[in-house]
Amino acid sequence: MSDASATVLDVASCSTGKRRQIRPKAERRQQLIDATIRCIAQHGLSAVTMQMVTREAGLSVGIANLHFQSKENLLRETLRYVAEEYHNGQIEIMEGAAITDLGDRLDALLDFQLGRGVTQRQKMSVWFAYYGEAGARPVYQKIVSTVDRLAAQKLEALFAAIIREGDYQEVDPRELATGYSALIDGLHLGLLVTPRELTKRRARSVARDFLRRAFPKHIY
Amino acid sequence: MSDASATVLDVASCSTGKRRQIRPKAERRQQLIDATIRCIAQHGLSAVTMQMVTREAGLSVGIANLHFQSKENLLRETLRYVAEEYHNGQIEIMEGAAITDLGDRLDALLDFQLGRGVTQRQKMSVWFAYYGEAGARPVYQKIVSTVDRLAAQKLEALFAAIIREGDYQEVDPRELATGYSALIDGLHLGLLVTPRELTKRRARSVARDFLRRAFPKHIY
DNA sequence: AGCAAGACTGAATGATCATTCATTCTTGAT
DNA sequence: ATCAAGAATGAATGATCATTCAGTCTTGCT
Repeated sequence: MSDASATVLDVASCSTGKRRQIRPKAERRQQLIDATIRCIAQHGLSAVTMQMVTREAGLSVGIANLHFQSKENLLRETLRYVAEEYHNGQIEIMEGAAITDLGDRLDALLDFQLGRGVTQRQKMSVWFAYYGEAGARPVYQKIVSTVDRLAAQKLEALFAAIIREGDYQEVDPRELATGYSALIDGLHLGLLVTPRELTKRRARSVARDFLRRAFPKHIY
Repeated sequence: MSDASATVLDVASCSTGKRRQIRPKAERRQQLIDATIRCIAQHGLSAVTMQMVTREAGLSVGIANLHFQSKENLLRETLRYVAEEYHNGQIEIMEGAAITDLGDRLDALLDFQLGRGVTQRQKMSVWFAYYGEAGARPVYQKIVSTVDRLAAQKLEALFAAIIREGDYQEVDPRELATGYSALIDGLHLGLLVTPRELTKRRARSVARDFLRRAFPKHIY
């Protein structure tokens, strides 16, 4: 840690030649949130400091409190950002008019959930770092569950439509949606904690198996 | 925080009347690990302090370093304890000679995984607190994956035996075991983060559905 | 060009924390 | 009863951290 702090400001100042930059509020906020994500992924939520985040962003220590008032608030907004990014992505796929075939829609959803964007270690680390604290912090629980609820409803609706279309017997859309969501969460966890034993390819295959057993006429 | 520290030593000293207790090493270690679990569950891993843990255990600050050398080490041993407790429980069920029917064995496993002992908020909180840090801490990854591997193998073997017995076609035991484990992890997560939307009863039902779809002759 | 608004900086502050260790206390052997 | 071994204590230490704020710099307006 200490040896790295000697060559600090190079990233941000090299290109601009050390000149102080003034940027719009929204841009600075996003810059700090991005830096926070990288710091959490690399060092873990419990090791993140304000000095670390602002250095990562190439800014001074004071700026974080200027834009976020407190560390607490920066962390909260970072969680909100990651949670919304993930859930907006899902909802876009489930609501989007571009895909009409229900099987294709399911495929697209799975691709998104276990594809490049989401399963980047960075995002997963942040995701589970907050889950880990959620048991003790109602604020985090609320952010996640608020954002989660809509996605869960959309998924249930999609499953219900598929069940109707395929005339599948004895399949409860709500129950199945809960199971599928839990499966995806569990696979993300496996990818994060035991990457040696679970590859991305295998995770996709496992999730696809789950869907195929439920909706054999729609998958494959 | 500051107002609580005024009335501190009452819990430990009331019963014994303030007398200093000398106890065997193993007992003190366990006492501290138990206190650590409670502290993580209540305050979150990132908020746990040595003062907090030793106060919760009704002991002085110095004692933690006497028995564990460092906070780092105490946290590591706490994770090891929780991980081993969970996985030993699973393995006992999968290896135990008490149950001969494979369907019953599967039932017992599910009961253990989503039953009282494991899904206590305390244990789940600790579990995911460490998962959250695992992305940044290879030590935690190693502890979990070492302990996990054996349980995964046993589960795969159990599934393989069931597939043989039921003559199920087109079911890969390894793939299914990965899926089932991920599903259970995901359900634990749901129970922790969104307890309002996922009850223990529903979690069991979802897991049972998964198994029934794969092994219809063995479940129900 | 000159100026006001406010974005940005980073040394300074005070609080909190892990760790240490001189001291006190308990136990069991003699 | 006495004592040595070592378990337990908690005030003290030094390090680290979030937050502050007096001062600097940039920008856009006049």
